Amino acid sequence: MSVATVSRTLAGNYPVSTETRARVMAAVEALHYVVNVHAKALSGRVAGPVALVIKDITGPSLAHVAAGVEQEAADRGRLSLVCATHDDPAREDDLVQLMREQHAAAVVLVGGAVQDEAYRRRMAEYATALDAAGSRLVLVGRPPLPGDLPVTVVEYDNRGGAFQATDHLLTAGHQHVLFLSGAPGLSTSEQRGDGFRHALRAHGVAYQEELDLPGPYTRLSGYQRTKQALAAGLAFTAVFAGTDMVATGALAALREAGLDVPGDVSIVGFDDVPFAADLSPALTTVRVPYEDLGRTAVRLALEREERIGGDDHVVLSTQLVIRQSVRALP
Amino acid sequence: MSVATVSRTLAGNYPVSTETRARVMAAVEALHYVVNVHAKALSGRVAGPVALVIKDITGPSLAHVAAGVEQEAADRGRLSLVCATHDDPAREDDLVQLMREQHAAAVVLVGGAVQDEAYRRRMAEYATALDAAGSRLVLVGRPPLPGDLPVTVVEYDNRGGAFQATDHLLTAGHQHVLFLSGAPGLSTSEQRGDGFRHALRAHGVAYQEELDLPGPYTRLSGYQRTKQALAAGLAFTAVFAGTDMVATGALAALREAGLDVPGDVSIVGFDDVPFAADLSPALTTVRVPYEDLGRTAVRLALEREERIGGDDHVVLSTQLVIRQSVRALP
DNA sequence: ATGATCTCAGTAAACGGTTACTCCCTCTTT
DNA sequence: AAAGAGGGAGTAACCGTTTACTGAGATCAT
Repeated sequence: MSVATVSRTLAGNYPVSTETRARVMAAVEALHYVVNVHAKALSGRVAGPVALVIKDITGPSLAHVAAGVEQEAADRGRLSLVCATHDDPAREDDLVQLMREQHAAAVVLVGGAVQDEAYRRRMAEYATALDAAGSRLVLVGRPPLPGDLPVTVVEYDNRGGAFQATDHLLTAGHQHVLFLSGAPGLSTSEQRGDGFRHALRAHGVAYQEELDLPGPYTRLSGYQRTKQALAAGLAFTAVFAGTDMVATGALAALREAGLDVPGDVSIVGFDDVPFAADLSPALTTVRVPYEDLGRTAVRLALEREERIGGDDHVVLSTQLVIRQSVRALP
Repeated sequence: MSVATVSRTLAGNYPVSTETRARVMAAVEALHYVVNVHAKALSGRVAGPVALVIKDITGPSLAHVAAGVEQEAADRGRLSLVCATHDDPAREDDLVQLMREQHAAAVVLVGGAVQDEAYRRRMAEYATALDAAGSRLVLVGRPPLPGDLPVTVVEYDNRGGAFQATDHLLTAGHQHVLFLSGAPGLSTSEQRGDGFRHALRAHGVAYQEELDLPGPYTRLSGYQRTKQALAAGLAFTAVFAGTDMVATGALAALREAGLDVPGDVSIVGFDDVPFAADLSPALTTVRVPYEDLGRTAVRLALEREERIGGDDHVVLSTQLVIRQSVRALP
């Protein structure tokens, strides 16, 4: 019994007599044999894994992207590698290099990013380096790159979501909306800010710069910025928080100040994290299809690899989820 | 310039002249060369990845285990594979097989499990199969297996946590505690139930079976079971929820029934998920060191592989976090 | 000057599979 | 009965690295 026979028996792509097959199977069973992926990858082709590169896996929304990626990858017979960068570009560089070595089918980068020149240069490099290695760079939740690069981009409608959220507040009669925006330069910040200002214009409400407080998308920052706004005596009857985490912090600050939500102040978030409905009041927010984002990213990359085509740029829509944190002004 | 020279230059473990090194580096640069892990793994040794096998990545607590695993693995130069089973044993079988093929250094199985005979048989098989492939099975959040198997177990103190939680309620004067326990047979359920009953005994309070409502650890189930308890007219002044998700559901049901928490009913959860502090009232709960669980799992498995030793069984402690959801009875 | 030593590059044998190619044996077909 | 067909097994090349071994030239000691 030669190795070739064993290989063919296990692959099942070549005629093998029933008796031989049985003997092979018995041996496999007895020896607890499993093929060596590395050896297999060296000769016959092996489906490369999908890599997910993310700032931090524990974020309630990012975890859903991860789940989407994992599911779609698993459905297509791929393994998922997940790596956290903790926002360290050097680590990101290392990971991209690693993924080339690993022959990953797709490298999915998730999360907003500051769109400066350095960033664009890095991404361009990643895209071409990965492409040369037969891998595909996928950007999720970030705008496309300028120029003609081998990249797949899966975005969601930040601008539209922010517009809807703001419109909802303005329609309820709120004229002074505290906008807890994101870090300046961050793509999601900018886009949500755009949507916010667009809605103001559409309603003929002036944009008040002093009501636009930028900061990181964290609970703590939401809390601090709201406290600060209150302390500064800013006049507002509603808050549009850049994310649900920020909204959560704002909620805590408002409550501490003895203000009722939505009685005294209305609030809208962004993301629709799982516990948004469990806050009190249940948070009105913009749903982002996080899981879909992950699935789509993998689907597009793999379809392209399998030459079925596959788009290079998709924008998923967001949707306002109305709960109890907004009340109309009399 | 032979391949050997290139290999040695890149490895840096053999004398290479400065001039040759420069030529090699230039070529590497120009061709965007990266080593092929598969080929490397076939000859020289390569550090195997760590595999995380989990029911579902999106759970707020499980995501932290994943983060812990990823971090510890990354710190030790390993890649992390994450796979969801969605509670399908067949999928789990496949994954263990896959991980043997992948030469994973460790396979970490996370989450409580129903400890029946079939389960024990499966785990015993996984343990020996992985061990034979040079891989280590690590069970996280589950009790050890009977017999002498090659397994590493990282548990946390469910019993002690449940004891503390219950003790806290009883000390506050609550005599009738609705216990929203977990699915019967599930290891975490059983252990938390043990701790609960132990605390009752310690306080000389009778265990009332009708106040022990088992069910899945989901928000929906917590909501339904609480509603049902209320509808049945059960007398209780406090709720001990098996998990924070269950507590969240219970909170919603109590609020709907017009009951104030903690004014009318006190409540304690289990897990200390990130948003527990943001519920109103902020949830008193038992903190489980999820991230540590993940880190420890990887650490033990890899230390053992590197022959530094490494324990085979560790129990991490839990801790009651007192917030605002419990009030003492007058 | 000559052998010993050292430095550094090349050769070739693994590593564990897959697969094109070869070849033998049996079963048909005429 | 001889030739052809086809099933089923073995042989060997190849995938991309690493590394023990070989050996050529330079340097050094005697």
